[in-house]
Amino acid sequence: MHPHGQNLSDEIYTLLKSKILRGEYKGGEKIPEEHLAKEFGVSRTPIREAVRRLGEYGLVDIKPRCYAVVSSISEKEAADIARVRIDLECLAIDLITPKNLEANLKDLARHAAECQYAADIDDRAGIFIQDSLFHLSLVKASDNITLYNVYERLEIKIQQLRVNQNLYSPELKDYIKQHGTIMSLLKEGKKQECKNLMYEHIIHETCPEDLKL
Amino acid sequence: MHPHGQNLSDEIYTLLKSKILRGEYKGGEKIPEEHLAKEFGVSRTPIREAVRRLGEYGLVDIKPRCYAVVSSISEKEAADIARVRIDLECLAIDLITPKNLEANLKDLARHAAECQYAADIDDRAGIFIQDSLFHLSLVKASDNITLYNVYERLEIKIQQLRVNQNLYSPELKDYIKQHGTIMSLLKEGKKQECKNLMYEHIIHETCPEDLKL
DNA sequence: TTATTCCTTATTGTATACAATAATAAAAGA
DNA sequence: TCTTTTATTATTGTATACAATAAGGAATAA
Repeated sequence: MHPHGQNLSDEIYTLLKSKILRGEYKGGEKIPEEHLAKEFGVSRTPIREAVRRLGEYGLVDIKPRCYAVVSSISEKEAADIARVRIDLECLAIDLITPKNLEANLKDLARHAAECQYAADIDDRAGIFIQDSLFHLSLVKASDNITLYNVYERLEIKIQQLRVNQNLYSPELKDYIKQHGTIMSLLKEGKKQECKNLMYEHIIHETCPEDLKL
Repeated sequence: MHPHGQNLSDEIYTLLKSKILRGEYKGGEKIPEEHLAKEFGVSRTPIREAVRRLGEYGLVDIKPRCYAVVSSISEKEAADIARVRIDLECLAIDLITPKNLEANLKDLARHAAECQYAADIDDRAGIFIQDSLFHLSLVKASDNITLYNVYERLEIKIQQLRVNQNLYSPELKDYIKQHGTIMSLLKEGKKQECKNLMYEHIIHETCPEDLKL
């Protein structure tokens, strides 16, 4: 294994997380430490640390002294996640000052553009990645580190949701276009309008069709 | 060491957390694994797991390959925490249904009463503990597991804030009385009024006097 | 066949040893 | 004296060994 991080635990964590978020390990699947250790060619120690960290993020469920399984997301939990997500992003919109918007506009615009590009070439994984980065940048622009930390954790579950429930629809491309409108409304300081749009935007991005909030 | 949990890691985690939240280990203090291992009479392994978990909760800062220190909270971060807290609790108020309120009212009333009692006998630690439990119960009544998880994490930082900044004032006793009003407003379904009161309540509970949000 | 007990295996939990790195102190050079 | 280099120590990172527990299956009794 070629080390390109600071330590093995961090590497394994990143690797394992991406494997779960790509659906390579599926919900409910057992992931014994020994097995992963052999697969990644390291000892159980860094594996164990990575798995436990993923446990903190809710990506794996750890049954003490038994085993760890990749977590699943129920419909109810999916709706719960979407509801909290809306609230946090709306708080971010409220907190964004013109100055902080200015400082983050370049990032926002770049991710919006790259998300659009991914949609144009029908790169589904790319859409989700760039969309995530757009929304993370928006929250970052709030300049509230606690809000960012909280949102960052939630974002991981949102990614898992997207993979698990295969949240891709043809209409998604239309909703991606809303990123531009969101930026415009932010620039014009029309916060209430922006929040209303965000509500609609997130519902369509995050929720299974028939889900009611 | 008398084991009374499932495993040592969890025990050490709980113990270390409470020591930090009681101010026994102060912000900025180095906590070498070996040192803690001797203090608790166990090997480095469970210590290490506990410390890394506390790192995920933001109670310790881990400098890779160097050392871990108990984290400190800046004034800016304190304000950030309070702002997010207000938002999350107001979301909880919005989500509480009459049915779920009913199911959690006994807990709410009990913690409110015990908080009041702690104030009467001037038990400062008790006030904070029961107050925390009151607010956690309120969030739990929202029946949104994601909201609860997110809030639970934040709550740990709130406790740290209270210890670090010694957030105790004579007026606190007055604000504790608001718990009763909050419950009444919830029962009457006066959500907007309840949220307004919660805003004021949290500001006075969580913020250093001169802090502006 | 169905339940129950026992044994085997799989898996985690903890301690320990050693390597790698960073912090600290001491020594050398200017 | 002050800076730079070198050596020493403190601390983390990783591998490994073994104990403790849980899971699964085979043997036994009904």
